[in-house]
Amino acid sequence: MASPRSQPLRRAPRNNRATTVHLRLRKEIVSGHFPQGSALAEPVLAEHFHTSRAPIREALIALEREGLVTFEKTGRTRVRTIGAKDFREIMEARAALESMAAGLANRNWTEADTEFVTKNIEEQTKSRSLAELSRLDIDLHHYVVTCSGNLRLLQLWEPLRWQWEAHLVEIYRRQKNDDFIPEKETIKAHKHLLEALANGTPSEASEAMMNHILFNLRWAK
Amino acid sequence: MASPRSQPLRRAPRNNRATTVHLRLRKEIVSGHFPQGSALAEPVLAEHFHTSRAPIREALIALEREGLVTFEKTGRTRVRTIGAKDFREIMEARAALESMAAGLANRNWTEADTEFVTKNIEEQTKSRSLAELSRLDIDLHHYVVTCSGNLRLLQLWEPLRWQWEAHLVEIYRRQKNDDFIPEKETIKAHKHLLEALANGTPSEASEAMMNHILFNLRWAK
DNA sequence: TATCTGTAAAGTGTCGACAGTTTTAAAACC
DNA sequence: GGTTTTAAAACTGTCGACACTTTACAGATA
Repeated sequence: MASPRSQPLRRAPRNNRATTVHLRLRKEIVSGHFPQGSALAEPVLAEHFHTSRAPIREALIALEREGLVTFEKTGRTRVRTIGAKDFREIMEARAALESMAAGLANRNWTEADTEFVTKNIEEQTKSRSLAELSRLDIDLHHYVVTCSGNLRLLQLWEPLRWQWEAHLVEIYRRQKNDDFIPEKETIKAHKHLLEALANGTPSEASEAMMNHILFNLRWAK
Repeated sequence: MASPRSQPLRRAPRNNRATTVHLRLRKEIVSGHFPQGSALAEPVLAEHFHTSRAPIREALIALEREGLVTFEKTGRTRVRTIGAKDFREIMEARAALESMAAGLANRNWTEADTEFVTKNIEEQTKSRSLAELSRLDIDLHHYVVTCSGNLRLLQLWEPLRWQWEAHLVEIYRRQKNDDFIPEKETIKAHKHLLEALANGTPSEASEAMMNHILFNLRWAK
């Protein structure tokens, strides 16, 4: 994924063990290595990551604020369970942030951006599994948020992204996708979005994004 | 402020020293006790709060994720400086979240909600300082986000609230408000918003909120 | 006076320890 | 067999310690 916007101007993160553990633990959670609801005991994790409890604690606090784990009143940590209600909340929050981002992205949209998104959508049409399509989908949405140029939008969006991914991995677990066919509607929505972005019509881009994301809730209770 | 929605269903926070320090330190930052850019050394804070460094570190990590402090690459912590560009970002992100929240708030809007907001706006007309008006303003917006019923919207919004407050306190510092008169436009916008919320027209409420917040950027570069 | 330099002070990252609490599991009891 | 009691194991919250790094400052130099 050679994205023309791969590195926006963000502060260099601290380079310590806690950060390493944070990133690794997050990856393990969103990839389903730790099932939802499972306990995360500090001494166990400390051994797992060959370190002491201090960096583990720091990582857990960061993950809690990302919405991936929860602390019980007793201080015990568990992988957060993301249910149907949570999914609705995530999608609504995403719709809010991303529709704003799409509107702002027009400020500094370039040819290279159009090219990147076009290529991404092309790959979507060729995708052969839900996991592959999802990865492309997330990349695309991440890209648009980045293009907004608003770092806070991106920082607020990221936790939603991880929660969304953690939820997806649960879906994969249940669903057999032997005969997977990419949803036409999703791809159509992405094309419509790209059109609005490329043509420089902010309100249209914003609305396209809003409808596209909220469409996921069409059958929700 | 006896709000009918004062306590939504949120998890009980951990009851430990780190949480206490987090809340107290946050209050001291947004009230201007620690000026923007000032250094926050762990041993100094530990003495200030009569505790060891461990709870201080936890609190600082939480504050960093709230956007109130920043870590330098060396690990040193400073109170974050919020400039004009940051203010724009905050307002854009607020507009995104709060306009969505206003649209959702119609789902479960009650008479009591109308009453609360009406009273709040009334007090705004009588406010005699920028600080007082701001407090009412923040209360009102917080209330609407709460009414959305979407806990994630609230959790994403809160960091923006603290950054917004931290920025306001800098404004107070510079501005003499001897002859303060509440801005008519703000109050008019709030009344318009209330109308849309009370009448149950989500898209109108959403739009009113969006315009109201982005109006603050009218003279921004 | 202004700039460089080396040393002392202060700060961060990580660790192990310990008290107090919660959970687990075994033992006792009905 | 099923429930209560009790003891052991595990976990969290907090602390102080230490190595290493960065900063501050006094003194030397020009």
